[in-house]
Amino acid sequence: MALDLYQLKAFFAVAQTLSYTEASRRLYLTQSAVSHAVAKLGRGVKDELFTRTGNKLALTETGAILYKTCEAVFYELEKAEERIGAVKNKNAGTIRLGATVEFGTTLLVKYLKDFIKSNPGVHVDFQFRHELLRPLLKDELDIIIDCKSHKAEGLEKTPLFREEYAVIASREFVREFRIRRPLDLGGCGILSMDKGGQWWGNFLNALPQAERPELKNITELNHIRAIINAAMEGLGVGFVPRYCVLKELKAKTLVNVFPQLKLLEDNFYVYQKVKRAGLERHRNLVGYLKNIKATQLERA
Amino acid sequence: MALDLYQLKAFFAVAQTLSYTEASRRLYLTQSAVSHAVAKLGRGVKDELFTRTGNKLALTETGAILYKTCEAVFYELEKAEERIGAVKNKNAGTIRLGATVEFGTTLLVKYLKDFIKSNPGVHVDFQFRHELLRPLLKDELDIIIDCKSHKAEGLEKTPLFREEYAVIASREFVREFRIRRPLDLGGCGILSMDKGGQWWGNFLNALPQAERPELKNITELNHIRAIINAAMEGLGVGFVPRYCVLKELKAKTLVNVFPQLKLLEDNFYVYQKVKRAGLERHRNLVGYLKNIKATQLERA
DNA sequence: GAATACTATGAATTATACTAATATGCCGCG
DNA sequence: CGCGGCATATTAGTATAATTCATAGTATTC
Repeated sequence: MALDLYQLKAFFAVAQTLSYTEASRRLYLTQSAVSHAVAKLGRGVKDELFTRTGNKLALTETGAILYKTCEAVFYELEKAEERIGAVKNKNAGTIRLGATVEFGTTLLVKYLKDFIKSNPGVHVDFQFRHELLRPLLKDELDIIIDCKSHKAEGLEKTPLFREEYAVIASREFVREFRIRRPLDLGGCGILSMDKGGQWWGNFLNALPQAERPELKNITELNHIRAIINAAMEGLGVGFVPRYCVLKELKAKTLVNVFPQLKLLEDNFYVYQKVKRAGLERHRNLVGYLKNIKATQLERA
Repeated sequence: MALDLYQLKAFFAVAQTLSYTEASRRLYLTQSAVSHAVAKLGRGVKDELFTRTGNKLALTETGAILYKTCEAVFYELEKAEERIGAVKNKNAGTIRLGATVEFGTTLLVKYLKDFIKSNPGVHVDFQFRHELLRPLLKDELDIIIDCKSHKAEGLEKTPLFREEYAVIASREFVREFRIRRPLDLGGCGILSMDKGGQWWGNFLNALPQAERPELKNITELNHIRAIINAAMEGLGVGFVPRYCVLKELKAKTLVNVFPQLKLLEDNFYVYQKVKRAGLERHRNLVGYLKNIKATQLERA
């Protein structure tokens, strides 16, 4: 039978992407090469590896066995490369780190400076997107930082810190509209990610029924940064994660409208595949991330 | 870095045998090919894999890391091949089974007939030698059956059954020399594996001090079968594992000289490497062997 | 039904694994 | 010391396999 590593690599990429073309891109090969390799592997085990219904690929039973084997084998090889690299203090591997756009672009890159400095062998690539779970499951990302609570087979979930939300506006705006209590929001401009009210719902639910304002004049902006900038321009009040506006609050270009109010708190989590959690660079990074405290974030 | 399977195979064989020439034999390649492969692997990881003091090879730190990786990777690949073979009910792998010469040639081959029949995909190769542990550790054997109690790192030890010893001789011999009690052995021919008395020591130690004969006329034969045949020819009394002479005792060509005596009992054990114990064919075979009972052996 | 996207196949090309022949180095032996 | 025997490294040539290019086949979409 004599399983071949090149063929398994090709097969694995196809199995992950369920596409020969996509797999070939990932492997920096031609589609033809991938097709040849998988075909040869199939001849080797004397069985089909994929079934196709229409043009959708799916693994056969034999294919599923090989998939699990690939996971294990490539994991072992990666661990070896990592350890060998560590011995020589370089080339200890790459981490493709995913995070939400806002958190990633503002705080994460700054906060990780120390980690990157103290792990010179480890290379970190960043991908800031809104969809993180699927790329992780498809092995396009190694580790993701997300504030959504996912549950998926074979996923390791490590809680990080709580994110607090804040109602923000420019000082002038607060003065002009005399905003003192939540109920005052009924009469002024509201900046929101959505028109429906889901976004501010999190804020409203934290209030007693009697104190909930009816939000009328809602402006939709599909990006947190846009909301912040709009708020600074005096276009309305926004409801955003506090870590996004730490600088602005400090510089007084924005104010925390209800500083005394205990608002919604969401948790940030780190996710990675259990089957790859043993990699040293993964353990190191997650360990480092776990030490992030809200206070440290504010200093950043 | 890109670890290559061909290179790892070559490296692994060299690491196991600590010899390029021996490794090349095992891989059915030329010594040159193995040298090339290992050299290339070394270039790949940018480090030496072996140190040589005089002409003795030893693993470097990096080599040791790769060795462990090889164990894991090839184990995974073997499991995959086994499972894929099992799906199609054939080619489920090979077991190189080692056992002591006497036990192997007489009982084991017969007893395993059923196992081989009911596991048509599994191919069993036999190696009957006196030295079993070292070949197992060097991966020249997969499973061994031995009556010695070994202790080695990473070895799984499964007790099988107890072997009983018996003092045997031809009926005519017993009559001629009037052998009734152990003390009577002082005056007749003794067949032994060694001249020193180690062999019969096991028998003597089972007796009270006063009943121990002084063995004088010892004939050395370096093979159990030779002792049995000599005993049948009336050349003396032998001291052999009972399972070796079950047929002869039944056919009355030999008699159990002291049937009432409780003699030394040794245990038979199955050994295999822990790191390979997860193979299905291994589990199946060991499970089968564990069901061997002394009574079944006698029927055989 | 034409256009598009994806996959399979065959021949040509390129890369590389393997061998044969040979050189080098290490050990033991007189 | 010098020699033969043994094990490993090196070099150059060959054989094998991997990759590509060009192309044909097969769904899917509009």
